[in-house]
Amino acid sequence: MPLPETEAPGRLQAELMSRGLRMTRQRRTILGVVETAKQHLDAAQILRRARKIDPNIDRVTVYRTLNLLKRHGLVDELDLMHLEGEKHFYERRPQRDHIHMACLRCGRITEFESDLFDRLKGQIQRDCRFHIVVTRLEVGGYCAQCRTAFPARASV
Amino acid sequence: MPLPETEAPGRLQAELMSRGLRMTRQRRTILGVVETAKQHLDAAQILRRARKIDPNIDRVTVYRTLNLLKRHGLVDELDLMHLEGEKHFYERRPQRDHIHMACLRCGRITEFESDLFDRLKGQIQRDCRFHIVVTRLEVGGYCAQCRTAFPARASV
DNA sequence: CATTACTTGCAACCGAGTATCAACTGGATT
DNA sequence: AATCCAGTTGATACTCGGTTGCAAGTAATG
Repeated sequence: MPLPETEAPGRLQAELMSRGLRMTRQRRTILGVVETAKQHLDAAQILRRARKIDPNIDRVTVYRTLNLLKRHGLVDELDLMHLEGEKHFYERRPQRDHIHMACLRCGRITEFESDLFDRLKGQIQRDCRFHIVVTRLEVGGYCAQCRTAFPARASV
Repeated sequence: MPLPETEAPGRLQAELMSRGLRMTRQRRTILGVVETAKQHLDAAQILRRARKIDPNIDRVTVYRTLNLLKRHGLVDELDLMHLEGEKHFYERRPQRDHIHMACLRCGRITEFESDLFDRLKGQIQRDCRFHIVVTRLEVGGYCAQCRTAFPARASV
């Protein structure tokens, strides 16, 4: 199996261990799943993938591990505009925050980095004297493909 | 009872009726609650307030009416960083989008309008050819008061 | 005021996430 | 390598926000 092109596997594991956290078989499995995911996964999907590796893993353990990662700022939790129910999605926190755009028609999620976004965060910290820990910018609307395919829809 | 200073009451009602929607006693009550709210309310709070006016209103009707308002773009749904569970909060959609900042210590919600935010949305529409319908920018961190009161906390 | 499509209230349901607690185990200590 | 124990796990039951199905009720139209 080819390694993910973005980063060496085991970074999340290394990060947690460097913080003195116990590395169990289950955690290693779940971290591996999160680390190698190519799309945004919800807790149920993470559980399913983890069980392919370790069939006895419980969903409670998945939730607990995700909370652990959240508390340590190693994953970001996304709503993706609640396009399909109330579930949450997870992704490894990137170096640079990005925006998630969710198409209300086709459901496609697009990511976008922007200098303006970085500057906006700077402005918030400065003008509001607010120390930012985490941000979540989600946009709902119609993507380029759906706008051309269904032009009427784009103006709704 | 003094009228809310921000806007004439009944605007939501008028908006819905102009779209040909049936105006029931229950809807009028719920719209009134949403319209005159000074803070962000969740569905349960809206139900409680609506029941003070019409004690037989059912929570299902509240959820249905909120969905109606959402579909018509008349209210925005907020997570407020899930500081206290998974509930959603609602506010009348303002003319100009704003940012919600949630303090992870004291729970205070602060709103912030920004020219940079408006420009960022313009950039998204232009560069991504994405037609924006709704945006949600939420920021978690530590507010000015908590930073001065608990300086150690601000660097966590 | 008769009609009818839309809306409501009730009850049952659903699914994501959490609490509890006995059994288990990573990893530090010897 | 055997011991120890605080931290972790899995099973179960639970909470809670929100939805569905359906019979009864009602707003708006003529």
